[in-house]
Amino acid sequence: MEEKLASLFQALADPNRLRMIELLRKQEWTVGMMANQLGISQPQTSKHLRILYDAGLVTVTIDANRRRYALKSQALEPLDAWQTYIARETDRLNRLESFLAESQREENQS
Amino acid sequence: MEEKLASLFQALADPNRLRMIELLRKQEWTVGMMANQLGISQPQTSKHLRILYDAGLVTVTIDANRRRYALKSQALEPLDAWQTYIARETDRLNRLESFLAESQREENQS
DNA sequence: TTTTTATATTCCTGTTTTAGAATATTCCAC
DNA sequence: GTGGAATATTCTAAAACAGGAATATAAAAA
Repeated sequence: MEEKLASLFQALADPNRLRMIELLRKQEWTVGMMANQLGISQPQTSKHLRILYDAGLVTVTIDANRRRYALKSQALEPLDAWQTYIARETDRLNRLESFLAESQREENQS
Repeated sequence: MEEKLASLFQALADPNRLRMIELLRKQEWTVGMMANQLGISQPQTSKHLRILYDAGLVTVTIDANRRRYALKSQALEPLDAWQTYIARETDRLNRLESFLAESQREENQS
């Protein structure tokens, strides 16, 4: 169950791959363009893109000699849903705690 | 710059740690309680909690013999901000693409 | 058809990560 | 103080991972 989400996080747990995603945010990129832009080797770029692809984060369009990579932003949705799920209850608890601490303080004053 | 975010993702890139965070969503837990609940060893539990602690995701309260761990949900905020940042422009692009595809289709029909 | 360009894959090596086992530390109960 | 409970740390072996170099593949250009 959490395995799926963990592997999504795993795919994102690398600075080069995060930079790639930021580049892909605005437009499609070929492997060579990205390698050049990021200052890393072509094989490294291909390998990282492969990891993003396996995680379902990018799509690839074969265009003759080249591959155009594009971001699949819906792939980030589970991440958002999880974060919301976690934060909701926790924030409630934190507000409760603050409230109790405040009550305690007032009680001590009186 | 992306290093910080990458290491946050790294901390989340493990099923056991995700389960821990889900448990912490509702209440504080001691190490032993968590180990028991998750069916993993005490040392493993301590080590994973250490990783979450180093990532700033949990707080620890020393309580005599025990440590009570609690979630710091604000620590997930950078993740949310990033996701929003990435998705915003990309969705705009996707809508643009859909629009262009649609126009193309209409053009072909006429 | 030979050469060049773009990309992917494989192989190797050093590093990181994980789990288990053993050990250390600290506090509590007696 | 001795023994036991709760937790953290260290050590070790196995698996996963990142980067570099070399190679493979397929399409384009000449």
